[in-house]
Amino acid sequence: MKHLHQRIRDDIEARIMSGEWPPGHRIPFEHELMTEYGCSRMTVNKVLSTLAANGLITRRRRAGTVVAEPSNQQAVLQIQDFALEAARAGVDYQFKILHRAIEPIDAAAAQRIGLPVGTKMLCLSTLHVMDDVPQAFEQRLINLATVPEAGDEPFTDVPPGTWLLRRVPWTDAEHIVRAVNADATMAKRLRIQSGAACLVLERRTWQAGAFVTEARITYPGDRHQLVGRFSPVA
Amino acid sequence: MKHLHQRIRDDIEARIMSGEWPPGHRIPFEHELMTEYGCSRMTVNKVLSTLAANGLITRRRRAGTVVAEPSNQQAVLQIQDFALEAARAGVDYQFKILHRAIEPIDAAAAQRIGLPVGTKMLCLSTLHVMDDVPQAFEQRLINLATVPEAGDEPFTDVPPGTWLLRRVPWTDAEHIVRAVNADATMAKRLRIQSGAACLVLERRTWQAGAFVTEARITYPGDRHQLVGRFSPVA
DNA sequence: TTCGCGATTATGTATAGACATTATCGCAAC
DNA sequence: GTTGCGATAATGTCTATACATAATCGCGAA
Repeated sequence: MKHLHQRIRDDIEARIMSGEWPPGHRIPFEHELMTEYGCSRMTVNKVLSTLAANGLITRRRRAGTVVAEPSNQQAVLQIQDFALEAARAGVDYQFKILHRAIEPIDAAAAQRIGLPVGTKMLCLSTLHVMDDVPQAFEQRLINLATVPEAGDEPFTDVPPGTWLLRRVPWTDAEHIVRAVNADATMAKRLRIQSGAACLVLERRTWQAGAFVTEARITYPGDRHQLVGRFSPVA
Repeated sequence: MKHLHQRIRDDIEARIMSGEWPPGHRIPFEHELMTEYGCSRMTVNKVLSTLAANGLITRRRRAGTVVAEPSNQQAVLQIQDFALEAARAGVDYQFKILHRAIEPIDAAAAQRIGLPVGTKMLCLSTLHVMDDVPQAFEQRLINLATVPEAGDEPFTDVPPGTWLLRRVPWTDAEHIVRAVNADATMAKRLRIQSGAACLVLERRTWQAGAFVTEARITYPGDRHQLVGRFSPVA
């Protein structure tokens, strides 16, 4: 049995992300949650305070607690969960697996991720679509040595990025952001002009030194931008 | 009198920021802080948990609490010091001020930075060159109300970004990264093909709520990428 | 010396209760 | 109807205590 704190938190987050509790929805009062989960108010309070600090909910004395409006400012490197963003923005989200194979990696990939040439990886190509408009094309390698259960996962309901994030907490990550001109194939996939500027985000993650996954996500430059807001202190 | 929670937090943050407690320094145990501030352990615990969640400190059972190594997202965004990069790579670095003026901001800029239309700003356009190859074009606004001494600075030896970083420590920053196709003017400046993909990094910084500067830096997409490596807050 | 294991200790989680703070609601007076 | 104000209800902060968990320390045995 998990800790109660985590269970309550997961519960509430799930309800918000699934859209069951849309932005503006009033969350049960602390004393209600306290009864529902059979715990003290301090425990509920701490969970809600944490969620509020993370910007997922808004709390006001006497008025109660409501699901926060989706902020347009997300941390640069946390956004890749399209399903979540879409649910909160209230648009339709779909993804299509265009290609799936288990293949040995080539020399270039081996170099990038620091593993021997020929190591077997699950290779996936995914297209992310919101309201019938392609939003991103994702090429992903998953290390079956680190995440063997990925081989049996059909990825029909949950996109690979989200699935991995839930399953394997990473300890180190490397990001590369660059701009490229779309070639004919990419232009067709993303339904943009050939040659249009695209933002490419490459992300490699490790767990305790073991390579987990590499994702190369291509966004249409005119449809996407990465936004981040930082405070060095507080 | 402030709340104890805030007071303890401010105290600890101040000691960390001032360098009195450098990274790796062991923070007093909860029971010590509890005595020092005359409060219960729960209060101290909540403060430390919050600071840990923000990545300022690292906590381990039995071992205690230490000031965290600075390893945050800044990596991604700190690469803008060309002079330093050039020195490390052993290449020649130069920059040219192409344009300099004190002008009132237009409506679009006012909207972006949240100041009234017509506020006077120092506007600079700079070209960064390495080994005679243009590496980036920078458009910058500097708020003379916050940094009046910028008006008298010739920026002959030190580029504006570096100068500001040394002079005005920022407390909040906002970043936007996107990809655009170079127009004819930009192509000529950066000596690239018209239409080539460029990476645009926009960065706005504030100091204690007061707007400091906005920089829009355009890199040739094939010559530059932003790289970051980091570990999560745990 | 080195290894293993138990004691110790600092943090992690949770409880029940108390009082503070602040919007909001509803009633009463205008 | 509108205004003012007190009662009410929700979150904010804090205490004192308890037990769980995990990592380190130190001691004794191989």
